Amino acid sequence: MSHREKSRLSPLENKVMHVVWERGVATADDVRAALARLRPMKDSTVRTILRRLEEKGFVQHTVEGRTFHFAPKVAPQSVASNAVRGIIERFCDGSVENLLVGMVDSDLVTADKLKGLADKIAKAEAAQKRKRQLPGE
Amino acid sequence: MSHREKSRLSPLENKVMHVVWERGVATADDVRAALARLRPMKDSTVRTILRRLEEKGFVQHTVEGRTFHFAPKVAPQSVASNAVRGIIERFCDGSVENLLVGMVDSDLVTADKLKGLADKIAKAEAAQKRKRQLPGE
DNA sequence: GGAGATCGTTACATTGTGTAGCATTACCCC
DNA sequence: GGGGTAATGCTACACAATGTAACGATCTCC
Repeated sequence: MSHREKSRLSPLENKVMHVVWERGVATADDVRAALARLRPMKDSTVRTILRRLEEKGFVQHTVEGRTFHFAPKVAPQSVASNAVRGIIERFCDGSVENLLVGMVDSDLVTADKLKGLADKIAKAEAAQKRKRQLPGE
Repeated sequence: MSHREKSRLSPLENKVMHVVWERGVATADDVRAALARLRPMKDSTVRTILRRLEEKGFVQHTVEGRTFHFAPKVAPQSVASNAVRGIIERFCDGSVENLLVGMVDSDLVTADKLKGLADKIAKAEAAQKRKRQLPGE
Protein backbone atom coordinates (compact mmCIF):
# COMPACT_ATOMS: atom_id res chain seq x y z
CA MET A 1 0.00 0.00 0.00
CA SER A 2 2.21 2.77 -1.13
CA HIS A 3 0.66 5.35 -3.33
CA ARG A 4 -2.42 6.05 -5.37
CA GLU A 5 -4.04 2.94 -6.87
CA LYS A 6 -6.37 2.45 -9.78
CA SER A 7 -6.78 5.74 -11.48
CA ARG A 8 -8.12 6.21 -14.93
CA LEU A 9 -6.25 6.08 -18.20
CA SER A 10 -5.92 9.24 -20.23
CA PRO A 11 -6.31 8.92 -24.01
CA LEU A 12 -2.60 8.87 -24.62
CA GLU A 13 -1.92 6.51 -21.75
CA ASN A 14 -4.53 4.30 -23.28
CA LYS A 15 -2.75 4.24 -26.62
CA VAL A 16 0.49 3.35 -24.96
CA MET A 17 -1.14 0.57 -22.97
CA HIS A 18 -2.42 -0.85 -26.22
CA VAL A 19 1.07 -1.16 -27.54
CA VAL A 20 2.23 -2.85 -24.37
CA TRP A 21 -0.73 -5.19 -24.38
CA GLU A 22 -0.26 -6.12 -28.01
CA ARG A 23 3.41 -6.80 -27.64
CA GLY A 24 3.33 -8.32 -24.22
CA VAL A 25 6.49 -6.44 -23.46
CA ALA A 26 7.88 -3.25 -24.91
CA THR A 27 10.66 -0.75 -24.45
CA ALA A 28 10.09 2.96 -24.54
CA ASP A 29 11.48 3.01 -28.02
CA ASP A 30 9.20 0.18 -29.13
CA VAL A 31 6.27 2.25 -28.02
CA ARG A 32 7.57 5.37 -29.67
CA ALA A 33 8.11 3.51 -32.92
CA ALA A 34 4.70 1.85 -32.76
CA LEU A 35 2.91 5.15 -32.33
CA ALA A 36 5.18 7.17 -34.58
CA ARG A 37 2.83 7.39 -37.54
CA LEU A 38 -0.25 7.96 -35.46
CA ARG A 39 1.42 10.28 -33.02
CA PRO A 40 5.03 11.36 -33.21
CA MET A 41 6.53 11.73 -29.80
CA LYS A 42 9.91 12.42 -28.33
CA ASP A 43 11.49 9.62 -26.44
CA SER A 44 11.20 11.45 -23.13
CA THR A 45 7.50 11.93 -23.68
CA VAL A 46 6.97 8.24 -24.08
CA ARG A 47 9.00 7.50 -21.00
CA THR A 48 6.98 9.95 -18.98
CA ILE A 49 3.79 8.19 -19.94
CA LEU A 50 5.30 4.81 -19.20
CA ARG A 51 6.48 6.00 -15.80
CA ARG A 52 3.04 7.33 -14.98
CA LEU A 53 1.50 4.07 -16.08
CA GLU A 54 3.82 2.24 -13.76
CA GLU A 55 2.98 4.60 -10.90
CA LYS A 56 -0.65 3.90 -11.55
CA GLY A 57 0.00 0.19 -11.49
CA PHE A 58 -0.83 -0.63 -15.09
CA VAL A 59 2.60 -1.81 -16.14
CA GLN A 60 5.78 -2.91 -14.49
CA HIS A 61 9.29 -2.94 -15.80
CA THR A 62 12.30 -5.15 -15.59
CA VAL A 63 15.80 -4.10 -16.50
CA GLU A 64 17.44 -5.96 -19.33
CA GLY A 65 20.99 -4.75 -19.67
CA ARG A 66 20.38 -1.04 -19.32
CA THR A 67 17.02 -1.06 -20.97
CA PHE A 68 13.64 -0.99 -19.33
CA HIS A 69 11.23 -3.59 -20.55
CA PHE A 70 7.68 -2.78 -19.72
CA ALA A 71 5.08 -5.47 -19.36
CA PRO A 72 1.40 -5.09 -18.58
CA LYS A 73 0.52 -5.66 -14.97
CA VAL A 74 -3.18 -5.91 -15.64
CA ALA A 75 -5.05 -7.43 -18.54
CA PRO A 76 -7.25 -5.22 -20.67
CA GLN A 77 -10.32 -7.26 -19.77
CA SER A 78 -9.50 -6.64 -16.17
CA VAL A 79 -9.31 -2.90 -16.70
CA ALA A 80 -12.56 -3.13 -18.58
CA SER A 81 -14.30 -5.05 -15.83
CA ASN A 82 -13.05 -2.65 -13.28
CA ALA A 83 -14.34 0.29 -15.23
CA VAL A 84 -17.66 -1.43 -15.74
CA ARG A 85 -17.87 -2.11 -12.04
CA GLY A 86 -17.62 1.61 -11.40
CA ILE A 87 -20.20 2.35 -14.03
CA ILE A 88 -22.63 -0.12 -12.54
CA GLU A 89 -22.21 1.44 -9.14
CA ARG A 90 -22.54 4.97 -10.33
CA PHE A 91 -25.20 4.74 -12.97
CA CYS A 92 -27.05 1.49 -12.49
CA ASP A 93 -27.75 1.41 -8.78
CA GLY A 94 -25.23 -1.35 -8.42
CA SER A 95 -27.31 -3.68 -10.53
CA VAL A 96 -25.74 -5.62 -13.35
CA GLU A 97 -29.20 -6.24 -14.67
CA ASN A 98 -29.84 -2.55 -15.04
CA LEU A 99 -26.68 -2.24 -17.05
CA LEU A 100 -27.58 -5.10 -19.36
CA VAL A 101 -31.05 -3.76 -19.87
CA GLY A 102 -29.58 -0.39 -20.68
CA MET A 103 -27.18 -1.95 -23.14
CA VAL A 104 -30.00 -3.69 -24.92
CA ASP A 105 -32.10 -0.55 -24.92
CA SER A 106 -29.22 1.39 -26.41
CA ASP A 107 -28.72 -1.25 -29.08
CA LEU A 108 -25.25 -1.94 -27.83
CA VAL A 109 -26.23 -5.56 -28.18
CA THR A 110 -29.47 -7.28 -29.08
CA ALA A 111 -31.32 -9.33 -26.51
CA ASP A 112 -30.84 -12.44 -28.61
CA LYS A 113 -27.16 -11.91 -29.05
CA LEU A 114 -26.80 -11.31 -25.34
CA LYS A 115 -28.63 -14.49 -24.57
CA GLY A 116 -26.48 -16.41 -27.02
CA LEU A 117 -23.28 -15.10 -25.47
CA ALA A 118 -24.44 -15.75 -21.95
CA ASP A 119 -25.31 -19.31 -22.91
CA LYS A 120 -21.96 -19.81 -24.49
CA ILE A 121 -20.13 -18.43 -21.50
CA ALA A 122 -22.12 -20.51 -19.06
CA LYS A 123 -21.47 -23.65 -21.08
CA ALA A 124 -17.79 -22.88 -21.32
CA GLU A 125 -17.55 -22.38 -17.60
CA ALA A 126 -19.43 -25.57 -16.88
CA ALA A 127 -17.03 -27.46 -19.13
CA GLN A 128 -14.12 -25.84 -17.38
CA LYS A 129 -15.39 -26.83 -13.99
CA ARG A 130 -16.01 -30.39 -15.08
CA LYS A 131 -12.53 -30.65 -16.44
CA ARG A 132 -10.99 -29.34 -13.24
CA GLN A 133 -12.88 -31.83 -11.15
CA LEU A 134 -11.93 -34.79 -13.28
CA PRO A 135 -8.91 -36.81 -12.20
CA GLY A 136 -7.11 -35.20 -15.13
CA GLU A 137 -4.90 -37.01 -17.57
CA MET B 1 -25.20 20.80 -33.16
CA SER B 2 -23.58 23.61 -31.34
CA HIS B 3 -20.74 22.81 -29.02
CA ARG B 4 -18.88 19.95 -27.40
CA GLU B 5 -21.01 16.84 -26.98
CA LYS B 6 -20.68 13.84 -24.72
CA SER B 7 -17.79 14.47 -22.45
CA ARG B 8 -17.17 12.61 -19.28
CA LEU B 9 -18.56 13.35 -15.87
CA SER B 10 -16.16 14.43 -13.18
CA PRO B 11 -16.73 12.98 -9.70
CA LEU B 12 -18.53 16.02 -8.46
CA GLU B 13 -20.57 16.40 -11.60
CA ASN B 14 -21.53 12.81 -11.11
CA LYS B 15 -22.81 13.44 -7.61
CA VAL B 16 -24.86 16.34 -8.83
CA MET B 17 -26.32 14.28 -11.66
CA HIS B 18 -27.40 11.74 -9.10
CA VAL B 19 -29.44 14.29 -7.27
CA VAL B 20 -31.05 15.42 -10.48
CA TRP B 21 -31.78 11.88 -11.55
CA GLU B 22 -33.27 10.93 -8.21
CA ARG B 23 -35.50 13.94 -8.06
CA GLY B 24 -36.36 14.14 -11.72
CA VAL B 25 -36.06 17.87 -11.41
CA ALA B 26 -34.06 20.02 -9.03
CA THR B 27 -33.06 23.57 -8.38
CA ALA B 28 -29.54 24.60 -7.55
CA ASP B 29 -30.57 24.90 -3.96
CA ASP B 30 -32.15 21.45 -3.97
CA VAL B 31 -28.84 20.06 -5.09
CA ARG B 32 -26.92 22.06 -2.54
CA ALA B 33 -29.20 20.87 0.23
CA ALA B 34 -29.07 17.28 -0.93
CA LEU B 35 -25.29 17.21 -0.91
CA ALA B 36 -24.82 19.44 2.12
CA ARG B 37 -23.91 16.67 4.57
CA LEU B 38 -21.73 14.81 2.14
CA ARG B 39 -20.13 17.85 0.63
CA PRO B 40 -20.88 21.38 1.77
CA MET B 41 -20.84 23.78 -1.14
CA LYS B 42 -21.62 27.38 -1.77
CA ASP B 43 -24.56 28.11 -3.96
CA SER B 44 -22.40 29.48 -6.73
CA THR B 45 -20.33 26.33 -6.78
CA VAL B 46 -23.39 24.22 -7.35
CA ARG B 47 -24.61 26.51 -10.06
CA THR B 48 -21.28 26.32 -11.84
CA ILE B 49 -21.47 22.55 -11.92
CA LEU B 50 -25.05 22.64 -13.11
CA ARG B 51 -24.14 25.07 -15.84
CA ARG B 52 -21.29 22.86 -16.99
CA LEU B 53 -23.58 19.86 -16.97
CA GLU B 54 -25.97 21.74 -19.18
CA GLU B 55 -23.15 22.74 -21.50
CA LYS B 56 -22.19 19.10 -21.71
CA GLY B 57 -25.75 18.15 -22.51
CA PHE B 58 -26.54 16.14 -19.40
CA VAL B 59 -29.29 18.35 -18.05
CA GLN B 60 -31.52 21.09 -19.30
CA HIS B 61 -33.30 23.77 -17.40
CA THR B 62 -36.58 25.55 -17.56
CA VAL B 63 -37.35 28.79 -15.80
CA GLU B 64 -40.10 28.69 -13.24
CA GLY B 65 -40.68 32.20 -12.01
CA ARG B 66 -37.11 33.29 -11.45
CA THR B 67 -35.81 29.90 -10.58
CA PHE B 68 -33.99 27.43 -12.76
CA HIS B 69 -35.34 23.94 -12.66
CA PHE B 70 -32.90 21.37 -13.91
CA ALA B 71 -34.06 18.12 -15.38
CA PRO B 72 -31.91 15.27 -16.70
CA LYS B 73 -31.55 15.22 -20.44
CA VAL B 74 -30.14 11.71 -20.52
CA ALA B 75 -31.00 8.68 -18.45
CA PRO B 76 -28.35 7.14 -16.26
CA GLN B 77 -28.60 3.84 -18.12
CA SER B 78 -27.90 5.73 -21.30
CA VAL B 79 -24.79 7.30 -19.84
CA ALA B 80 -23.78 3.87 -18.62
CA SER B 81 -24.25 2.24 -22.00
CA ASN B 82 -22.34 4.97 -23.65
CA ALA B 83 -19.46 4.55 -21.27
CA VAL B 84 -19.53 0.80 -21.73
CA ARG B 85 -19.47 1.25 -25.47
CA GLY B 86 -16.22 3.15 -25.12
CA ILE B 87 -14.79 0.53 -22.81
CA ILE B 88 -15.62 -2.25 -25.23
CA GLU B 89 -13.91 -0.40 -28.03
CA ARG B 90 -10.84 0.46 -26.05
CA PHE B 91 -10.26 -2.62 -23.98
CA CYS B 92 -12.20 -5.45 -25.53
CA ASP B 93 -11.35 -5.18 -29.20
CA GLY B 94 -14.85 -4.02 -29.86
CA SER B 95 -16.28 -7.33 -28.76
CA VAL B 96 -19.16 -7.44 -26.31
CA GLU B 97 -18.33 -11.05 -25.73
CA ASN B 98 -14.86 -10.19 -24.54
CA LEU B 99 -16.34 -7.80 -22.07
CA LEU B 100 -18.80 -10.32 -20.72
CA VAL B 101 -16.13 -12.96 -20.41
CA GLY B 102 -13.97 -10.49 -18.56
CA MET B 103 -16.81 -9.63 -16.24
CA VAL B 104 -17.34 -13.27 -15.41
CA ASP B 105 -13.62 -13.80 -14.93
CA SER B 106 -13.49 -10.85 -12.59
CA ASP B 107 -16.44 -12.16 -10.63
CA LEU B 108 -18.42 -9.10 -11.45
CA VAL B 109 -21.18 -11.53 -12.19
CA THR B 110 -21.36 -15.30 -12.27
CA ALA B 111 -21.91 -17.14 -15.52
CA ASP B 112 -25.19 -18.52 -14.23
CA LYS B 113 -26.45 -15.18 -13.10
CA LEU B 114 -25.53 -13.69 -16.44
CA LYS B 115 -27.36 -16.41 -18.27
CA GLY B 116 -30.41 -15.91 -16.06
CA LEU B 117 -30.47 -12.19 -16.70
CA ALA B 118 -29.96 -12.60 -20.42
CA ASP B 119 -32.84 -15.04 -20.54
CA LYS B 120 -35.06 -12.72 -18.63
CA ILE B 121 -34.21 -9.80 -20.85
CA ALA B 122 -34.73 -11.79 -24.03
CA LYS B 123 -38.10 -13.02 -22.78
CA ALA B 124 -39.13 -9.54 -21.77
CA GLU B 125 -38.22 -8.19 -25.16
CA ALA B 126 -40.04 -10.97 -26.94
CA ALA B 127 -43.14 -10.21 -24.91
CA GLN B 128 -42.76 -6.55 -25.70
CA LYS B 129 -42.52 -7.21 -29.39
CA ARG B 130 -45.51 -9.49 -29.36
CA LYS B 131 -47.52 -6.88 -27.58
CA ARG B 132 -46.56 -4.18 -30.05
CA GLN B 133 -47.47 -6.35 -32.99
CA LEU B 134 -50.88 -7.28 -31.67
CA PRO B 135 -53.70 -5.19 -33.05
CA GLY B 136 -54.19 -4.18 -29.43
CA GLU B 137 -56.65 -1.53 -28.32
C1' DG C 1 -37.69 50.13 0.33
C1' DG C 2 -35.05 46.61 2.74
C1' DA C 3 -34.14 41.53 3.16
C1' DG C 4 -33.64 37.47 0.99
C1' DA C 5 -33.41 34.59 -2.95
C1' DT C 6 -31.52 33.86 -7.62
C1' DC C 7 -28.97 34.54 -11.36
C1' DG C 8 -24.91 36.22 -14.52
C1' DT C 9 -20.20 36.85 -14.70
C1' DT C 10 -15.63 36.27 -13.65
C1' DA C 11 -11.72 34.49 -11.21
C1' DC C 12 -8.42 31.46 -9.36
C1' DA C 13 -6.03 27.53 -7.19
C1' DT C 14 -5.18 22.63 -8.01
C1' DT C 15 -4.62 18.70 -10.63
C1' DG C 16 -4.32 16.11 -14.81
C1' DT C 17 -2.31 15.60 -19.36
C1' DG C 18 0.87 16.12 -23.08
C1' DT C 19 5.44 17.42 -24.36
C1' DA C 20 9.97 17.83 -23.67
C1' DG C 21 14.92 19.38 -22.28
C1' DC C 22 19.18 18.38 -20.00
C1' DA C 23 22.54 16.06 -17.31
C1' DT C 24 24.32 11.61 -16.44
C1' DT C 25 25.76 7.13 -17.16
C1' DA C 26 26.71 2.67 -19.14
C1' DC C 27 28.36 0.33 -23.33
C1' DC C 28 30.46 -0.61 -27.62
C1' DC C 29 33.89 0.16 -31.15
C1' DC C 30 38.25 1.62 -32.90
C1' DG D 1 40.60 4.59 -23.03
C1' DG D 2 38.09 8.14 -25.43
C1' DG D 3 34.22 9.36 -27.92
C1' DG D 4 29.83 8.48 -29.78
C1' DT D 5 25.42 6.37 -28.80
C1' DA D 6 21.57 4.78 -26.32
C1' DA D 7 19.06 4.82 -22.28
C1' DT D 8 17.86 6.67 -17.86
C1' DG D 9 16.83 10.11 -13.93
C1' DC D 10 15.07 14.35 -12.91
C1' DT D 11 12.73 18.50 -13.73
C1' DA D 12 9.89 21.80 -16.04
C1' DC D 13 6.07 23.82 -18.22
C1' DA D 14 1.98 25.01 -20.97
C1' DC D 15 -2.85 24.06 -21.42
C1' DA D 16 -7.18 21.98 -20.07
C1' DA D 17 -10.25 20.23 -16.59
C1' DT D 18 -12.07 20.50 -12.05
C1' DG D 19 -13.53 22.41 -7.72
C1' DT D 20 -14.58 26.50 -5.25
C1' DA D 21 -16.21 30.86 -4.81
C1' DA D 22 -16.82 36.17 -4.59
C1' DC D 23 -19.43 40.06 -6.35
C1' DG D 24 -22.90 42.50 -8.22
C1' DA D 25 -27.47 42.86 -10.48
C1' DT D 26 -32.33 41.68 -9.99
C1' DC D 27 -36.65 40.46 -8.64
C1' DT D 28 -40.13 39.58 -5.06
C1' DC D 29 -42.39 39.76 -0.87
C1' DC D 30 -43.59 42.06 3.39
